[in-house]
Amino acid sequence: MSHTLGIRQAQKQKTRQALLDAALGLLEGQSLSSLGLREVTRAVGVAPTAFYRHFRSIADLGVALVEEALGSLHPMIRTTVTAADSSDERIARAIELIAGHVDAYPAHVRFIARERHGGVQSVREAIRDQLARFAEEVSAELAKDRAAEGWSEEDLLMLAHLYVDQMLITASLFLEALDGTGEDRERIAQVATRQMRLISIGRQHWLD
Amino acid sequence: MSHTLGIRQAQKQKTRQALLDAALGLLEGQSLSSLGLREVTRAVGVAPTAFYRHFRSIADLGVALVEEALGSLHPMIRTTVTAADSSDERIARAIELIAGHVDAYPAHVRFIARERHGGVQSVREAIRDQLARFAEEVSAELAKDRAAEGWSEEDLLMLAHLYVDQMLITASLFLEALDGTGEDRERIAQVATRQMRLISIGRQHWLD
DNA sequence: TGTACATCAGTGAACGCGCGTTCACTGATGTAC
DNA sequence: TGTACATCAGTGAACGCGCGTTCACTGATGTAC
Repeated sequence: MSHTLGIRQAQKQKTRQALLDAALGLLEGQSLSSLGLREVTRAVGVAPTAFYRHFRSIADLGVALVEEALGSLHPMIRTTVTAADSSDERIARAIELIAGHVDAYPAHVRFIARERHGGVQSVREAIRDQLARFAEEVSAELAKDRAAEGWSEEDLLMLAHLYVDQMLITASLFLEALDGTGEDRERIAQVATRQMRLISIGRQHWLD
Repeated sequence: MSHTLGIRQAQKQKTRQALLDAALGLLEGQSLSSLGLREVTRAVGVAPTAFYRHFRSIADLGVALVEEALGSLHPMIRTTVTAADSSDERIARAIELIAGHVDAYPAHVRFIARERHGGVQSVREAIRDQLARFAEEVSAELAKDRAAEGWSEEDLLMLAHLYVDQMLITASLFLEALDGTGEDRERIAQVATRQMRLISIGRQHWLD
């Protein structure tokens, strides 16, 4: 038989998730360091004191949100990199993947872009650690490709970071398009595609 | 004779600058959307109400800080790009320029990195506009180089944005090194140099 | 199955505090004659 | 140069408000027998 959570545990999880969801929603319009505990509980419809049953502070909730948000970015980044090796069609598909992810999880993407350099140290560190892990995975993925023959591990990691950063930049540009500020999707996709292509060309001639 | 400000105007400018300086200092440890007006005036030693003689709101002060901070970044970016065309030595010099700028103006760099995707819309827009202007200037600079022969204006602008973004990423990594979090300077410089080199190689083979 | 006790997620009142903003003011600086 | 009035950067008291945190509590759920 499957392990079922008790009623109490299940309800607790539900409230915890409601707090995370409410916070993520509120963070569309402000940054974590100005988000109030009472604001979050008010949005959920519980007493302010209930917050402490789940998190020690807003910073603590922020770290939990990093896990959630980067959990959703994880498959996107992996798929994108696998898709983005060289040919123009594959690059175009990778860019489309990013655009699709931004459409599906705009709040998560915004949260990561905003708090990556935001005012809460523990959250910055959580994001940096997760992105470093991503870069390592991407670099392992790149190593499988025959195009990686002759590349040092160090250079693969350097390239992986370049890809990860480029994806985040592109994602946050798509986000601005979604908001109505910034350029339109077409234009962003076009520029991002060419930048990826240039990086791809650099990659192909790295060992010349 | 030179135009001298009246005593009253001069004193007003001094207070205004003190407010900007105090705010920039306080923003080392938090983000703009959580910075308080009273916090800033307290740090300067004036009454809270004096703030309104200079700015309508904290967001307004933030926009003024963007002008100041990017005024200082301006020469750095221009010099870096001019220096970063192709040879390894020139790239290394460009990276050193960035590191030096971060040492000289850490608070300005942090402010731009933090608020570029921060919680205050008018400030985000001010930064985006300024960076777009930079990218245009950089692209004009690139166009002068003989390596730009055959390049469309669009592709030059695409490359310029790639450079500008790459510089900001590198600058914010150097900042983390300065803080003691993140990697050390040597390591950051090494990776950034190779990424620049890869981009440079992509640039050289763009028209193949 | 039923009972008696333990656990603990969520409550609601209370606290002291700092916030942004208003307002009428003061007194040094500027200006007109 | 001196006088009379205007300007306006900075003051200080007052306001209502929402904040984070504490505390003793309630009552549904869990557990032992």
